[in-house]
Amino acid sequence: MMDIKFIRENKDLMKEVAKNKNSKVDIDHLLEVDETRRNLISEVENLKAELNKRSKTKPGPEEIAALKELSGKIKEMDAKLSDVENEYHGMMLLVPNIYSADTPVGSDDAANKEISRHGKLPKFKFEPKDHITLGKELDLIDLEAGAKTSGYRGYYLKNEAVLMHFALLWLAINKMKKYGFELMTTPTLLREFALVGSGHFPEGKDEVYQIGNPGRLSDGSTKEETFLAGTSEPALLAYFVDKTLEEKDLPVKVCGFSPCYRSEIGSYGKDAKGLYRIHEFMKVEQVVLCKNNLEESLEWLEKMRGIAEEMLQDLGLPYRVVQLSTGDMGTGKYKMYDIETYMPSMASKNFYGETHSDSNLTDWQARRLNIKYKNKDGKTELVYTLNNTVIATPRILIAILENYQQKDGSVKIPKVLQKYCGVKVIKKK
RNA sequence: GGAAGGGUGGCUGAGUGGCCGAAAGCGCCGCACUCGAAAUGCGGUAUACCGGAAACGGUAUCGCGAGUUCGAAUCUCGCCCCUUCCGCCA
Repeated sequence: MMDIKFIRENKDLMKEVAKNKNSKVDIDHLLEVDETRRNLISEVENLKAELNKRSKTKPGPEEIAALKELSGKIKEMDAKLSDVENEYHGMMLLVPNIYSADTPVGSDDAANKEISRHGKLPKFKFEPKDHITLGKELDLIDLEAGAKTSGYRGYYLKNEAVLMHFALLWLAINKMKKYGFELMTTPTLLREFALVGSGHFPEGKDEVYQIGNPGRLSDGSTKEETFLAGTSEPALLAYFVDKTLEEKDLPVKVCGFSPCYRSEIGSYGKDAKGLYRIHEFMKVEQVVLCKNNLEESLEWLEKMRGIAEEMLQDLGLPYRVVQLSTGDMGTGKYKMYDIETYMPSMASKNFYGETHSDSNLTDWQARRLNIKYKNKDGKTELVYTLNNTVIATPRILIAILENYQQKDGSVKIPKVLQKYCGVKVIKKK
């Protein structure tokens, strides 16, 4: 969420930001609603002040009649104000964050800017296979059985794929511990506020599975609905909701480990085959809360990117770093990188597939979640929040299988994973 | 799943319709006393929003939301959460 004062004072900028971020929000209209809202607040509060004053002590019968009328008027105006507030808050949730000066402006991923490439691409002296074929031949992935049991985009991992799946998570968790992050497993079932707070709602609501019974139960009661998290980021942030931290405790560095669920509604037919786009996976995620300081937050964006890059370097996987454009980066983001890992089968995507996503949200999430800290002068400020993937699996297995395949149809296991797996090469059974 | 009890400021805890944004104690901050400290005494100690240059004024907040009432921490309803007992269970 943006500061309404900032929006008022930077109307033209915000209109440009909204346009470049493909936002539907109408800044002019928002400011009109804001003005109506403030006028109504003044009026209602004046009436309430009068009512409070006259109700301090027991009024007589004729005074009660007068106050009844006043009270009725307040109720009427409160209802009107409540409508206006709802519209206002609904719009405020949609107002995008401003973006950094070096963010490429554009309406889609074609405008994204490649920052760098790393690692040597494998040179195959044979016709390389894709991960689906390798997975089948080496009895590592069963997509048919997955679809049969779970539906479209279901999968089973088997044998060494399972070992690598968990080895990757272990590697990631140990690395984050080494970097001083506090480790957490996070809830996967989330209340709505956590997803509104992270910015996944309201815009991304279709992407999230809803659980529970939001309708009426047989006994007439209702039950609060919950949602299946698509990442541990919302839960990691919600851990700090309504907290006021001390400046000395910043930065807060937390690392979440959780299953992730994504409905992928709206992407039918996209990346339809294999493990690239699936409904459930595992992820280790890094989140940092730092001071209300742009330079510092940008440094953290780079540091977190460095950790993710180190994961890929450890794994010996070639990758590239892309800076996302205004139209592709998401409403709340100030600056964002994707790391894309080389996957020979991803010819349609220039052979690179997104495996990590590194974002600086400045205070946009903190304002939604009311996460603050007391600075040295005793003043409370909103924290800045950042997040990045450490590892998401099994998607990364695509890169491993495809990059590490051998002429004889076997697949080598990356050296760093071998000690976790207890196996060096995956051969045909 | 059944039964009962509860949720009040940083903490403990009083308050069952107006004098309550809320007693008292603890903690914290300032001052006094002291060579200094402890003890003691005095004073201060929530957040958000609206208005204001500011001083300050107003409104809201006693788990959350709705309702009754001229007036709600207090009464009613829904939701959330916690505790205890029973049942079931990885």
